[in-house]
Amino acid sequence: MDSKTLCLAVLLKGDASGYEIKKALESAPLSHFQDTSFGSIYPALNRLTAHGQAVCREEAQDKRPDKKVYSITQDGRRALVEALLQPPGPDRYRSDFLFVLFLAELLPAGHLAQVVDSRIALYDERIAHMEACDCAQGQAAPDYVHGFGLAIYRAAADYLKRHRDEIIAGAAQESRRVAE
Amino acid sequence: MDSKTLCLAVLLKGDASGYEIKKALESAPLSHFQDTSFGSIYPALNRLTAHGQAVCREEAQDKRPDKKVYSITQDGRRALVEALLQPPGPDRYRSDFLFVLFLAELLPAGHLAQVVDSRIALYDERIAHMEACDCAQGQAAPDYVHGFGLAIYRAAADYLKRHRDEIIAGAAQESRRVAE
DNA sequence: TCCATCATATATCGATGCGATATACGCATG
DNA sequence: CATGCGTATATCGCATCGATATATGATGGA
Repeated sequence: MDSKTLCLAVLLKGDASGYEIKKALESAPLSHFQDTSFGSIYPALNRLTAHGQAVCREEAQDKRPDKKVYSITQDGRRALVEALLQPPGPDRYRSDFLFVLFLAELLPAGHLAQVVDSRIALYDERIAHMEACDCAQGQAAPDYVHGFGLAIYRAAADYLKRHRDEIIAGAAQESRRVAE
Repeated sequence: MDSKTLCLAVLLKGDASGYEIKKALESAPLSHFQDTSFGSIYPALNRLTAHGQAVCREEAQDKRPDKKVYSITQDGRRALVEALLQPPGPDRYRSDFLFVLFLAELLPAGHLAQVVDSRIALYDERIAHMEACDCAQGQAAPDYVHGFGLAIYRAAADYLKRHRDEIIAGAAQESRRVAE
């Protein structure tokens, strides 16, 4: 989803500065499926302001840079709903890890095992974090986003664990074949 | 993974033009986890050529634009392996669908049901396509990438199907609450 | 105590990437 | 006989990513 819409979604829940929007996007269950950087947020807020979809007021702070606090406008609410009504494009799963796995035969012996094991650890860590996170407040929509994320990570971790040994053995065999 | 590395990976399996590289990236099991456009591939090939990681020869064709066929060089092979040895960053799952689900309460009644059902259909279609695809030639690395993708899509479809009714009922209830 | 690092807060820069578009021709389908 | 699709190249504008600059207070370890 584009940065403007992401910002509007955060502002809908309450006024916020660019910095606070970034934090909000990092903490929500949504953080696993959407992401932005300051390099996207600040220009997006400017565009939003220019188009009347948000307004900005500056709050002076003691010994800190001024805080620019943004609020969503009625026009912004309209734009957000309009964006939500567009048929969402397909999910996109980007994985450099799987690219490495795909070309495993090019790697020195042992390297793949280390990469696979690190990845399993990474998935497990993510899962533990999500299970610990106390996001289930009822039957609201955010809980399902959270549940979806958990289901995906568990499937990924499970698949890798079930095939770990074969993958590593297969790559070792393949490396020998290529070397000949 | 950056476009240059993606191009090198394709060129490793054989010489190819920009157009053929695009097709190769679309057809491999990898296509679900990596993706590029012409707007990335052609500049990447130019950079590759400039840095001596690929060479280009022009092939005249009858009644067609000339074909620029690229080959990987020894330097290119080195660069590819070097890229593969970098610790891969975390997977990134981008989903506009989950963003819509997250903000379900803003949608008109009935819209969410339609979006969820479309998404289930989309996942099922992808799964059917991947199951039909005759990618399993043995125990090679690409098979595991294929298997990983299938596992993820199955988990996604399964989660959505199991929670479909709750999600839709919950959103309807939430909409009423917000409307009050 | 001092130095490093982190958290708060804004913002920009260059490189990269995405999606649409332009050009050009043959072939098939309706 | 026209419309669109497949082959083939390439570029344009805009969005985005990751790093960096600037400034200050708080925290914490050597």
